[in-house]
Amino acid sequence: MKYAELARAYEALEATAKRLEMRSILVALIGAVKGEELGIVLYLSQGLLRPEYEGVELGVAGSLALKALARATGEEEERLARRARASGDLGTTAAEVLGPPSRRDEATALEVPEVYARLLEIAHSSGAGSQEAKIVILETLLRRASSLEGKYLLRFVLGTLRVGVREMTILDALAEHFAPGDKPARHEIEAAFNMTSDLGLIAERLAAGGVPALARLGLTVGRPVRSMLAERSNSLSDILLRMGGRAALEYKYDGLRVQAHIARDGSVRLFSRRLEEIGPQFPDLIEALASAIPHRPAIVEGECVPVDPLTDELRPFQEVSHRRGRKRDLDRAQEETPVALFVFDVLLDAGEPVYGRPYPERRTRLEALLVPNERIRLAESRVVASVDAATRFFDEAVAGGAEGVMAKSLQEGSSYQAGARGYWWIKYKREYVTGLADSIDGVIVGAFSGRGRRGGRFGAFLLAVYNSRQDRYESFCKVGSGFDDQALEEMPHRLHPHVVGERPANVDTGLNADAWFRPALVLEVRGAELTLSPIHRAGIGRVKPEAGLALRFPRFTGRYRDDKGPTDATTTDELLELYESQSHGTPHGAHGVRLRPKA
DNA sequence: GGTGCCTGCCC
DNA sequence: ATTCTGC
DNA sequence: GCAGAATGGGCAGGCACC
Repeated sequence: MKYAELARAYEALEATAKRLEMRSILVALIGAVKGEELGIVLYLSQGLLRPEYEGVELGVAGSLALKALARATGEEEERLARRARASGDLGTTAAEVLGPPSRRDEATALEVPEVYARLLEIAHSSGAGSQEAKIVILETLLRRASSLEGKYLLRFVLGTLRVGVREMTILDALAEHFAPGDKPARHEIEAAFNMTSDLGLIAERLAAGGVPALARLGLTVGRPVRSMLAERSNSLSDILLRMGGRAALEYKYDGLRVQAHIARDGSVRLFSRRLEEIGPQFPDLIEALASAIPHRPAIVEGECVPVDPLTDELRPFQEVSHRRGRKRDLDRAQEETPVALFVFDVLLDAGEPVYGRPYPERRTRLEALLVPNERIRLAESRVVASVDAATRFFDEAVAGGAEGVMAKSLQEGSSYQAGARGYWWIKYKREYVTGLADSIDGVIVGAFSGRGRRGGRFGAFLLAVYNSRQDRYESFCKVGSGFDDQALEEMPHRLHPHVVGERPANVDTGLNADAWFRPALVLEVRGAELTLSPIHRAGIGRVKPEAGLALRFPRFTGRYRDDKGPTDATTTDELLELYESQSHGTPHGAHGVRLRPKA
């Protein structure tokens, strides 16, 4: 297949928001692809080169792609960057500067397998000079690309194909193509994907032998299963109602999700939520798992959390981040940041697949199979049947250093639904509940150009607190979540009177905004907690040298504080108090004080 | 050898 | 991670 | 309610550059 044909399909997909129409376009595309190319087309359409768990990375994104486009077109890099900021999409900008498709003739037209091979080449190049090599490959592709091809080539590289299609839509289309109208077949295809996490493999099998060829793609030790995910709720009574009046609650630990595969011979592989192999970072867990799980093979899932070696208290998420992805000084990291795995589910028990069993049975089996040790423990759990009991357990969880609780359905259909976010699991955190949550009034000092559907307007804003002692404004977060289309539309008008050409002298931040404002407009934001920051400057040096404070998971509450001037915003001192009132010294999370700045 | 930018992946 | 939008 | 696409803080590694 010509890459141009794939690009035309993307163009058609992008032009509609109707899901059924998208599916039809994909079905037509699947029908037009040669069987042996289908896998490649599906990987590319997912924004991947290989199944996610293989971790094949391009190592090229916005910055290098810009360089490649500049070279391919002879345009100035800075000029292209400005245009891309304005349009919110380097792909669109590329389409404009690449010009009409007449630039290339049929003889050199890009074929999908060739594009794929070139992209793989980019991914595989490493070492000194590799950035140059990657740019050259991309540049060469772009020189041969029509404007439409260039648009999607660049979007692929940027990781935002933005055509309204992801895994679920592709699965729908595969089902519609290979087994039209056959609901069980649709289910079977999705199940095979959830077990293998590899659309290319699914496509290959389907092309070779149709749906029956998927039959033997079951649970395999060493091949990660797509994680089951949870929905959210902001009320325990709502959760109980949905779950039929009774539910199991578990501590929701703030750490890394880990899927552990323990082979018959006791060898262990660990996978992250996005199925990256993370075993090398946690040799302590691997060793502890081999002894904690004597009956093998087995697959269990848990949360990897930093723990205080002396007091056994749970430590902040930031600490376990030091171990994620680490390749150097593994021994030292292991010593400095001990972790424990709080196991909460079992998918394979002594060779027997149990992921299809209801949750209560899996939990019972988990408790029977696990021989806990210092590193491997059971997640705290309790069955509750009233809001009172649920609230008590939630309070215990928070006092014990957890983020909140995870509610799990006890009902008949409560199997482990790989890959699914649904109401079988519901997370509940204190921060979800308005009135109990942290809220901060921040001053807008800068803004950033939006991308994609926020192209042509601001996509995020830089917020600061007021340092009343020095009469300065210190950044503590960007915020882009929580704005609906109308709010986003309004912002330029609200900000217009305060625009300045460069960063005001009384604004302190480590970030370079696309637009700057005199501190004037105040917004209410919420977040989960305050962290020590290398880039934000709120209270810099007051807790730790060189470190400011930042808000984790910031979002706009929808409340403009037009009643406040910039000096009435939350102050640096108040932010520091909030930070101190979090869990330091006392058990993590055991703060009776909530983050409530003055009204 | 140090530093800063970029990228990808955790949450 | 959270939030918003169109189907 | 689902699926997709916006957006956040912050970490480690890799590479370019000095």
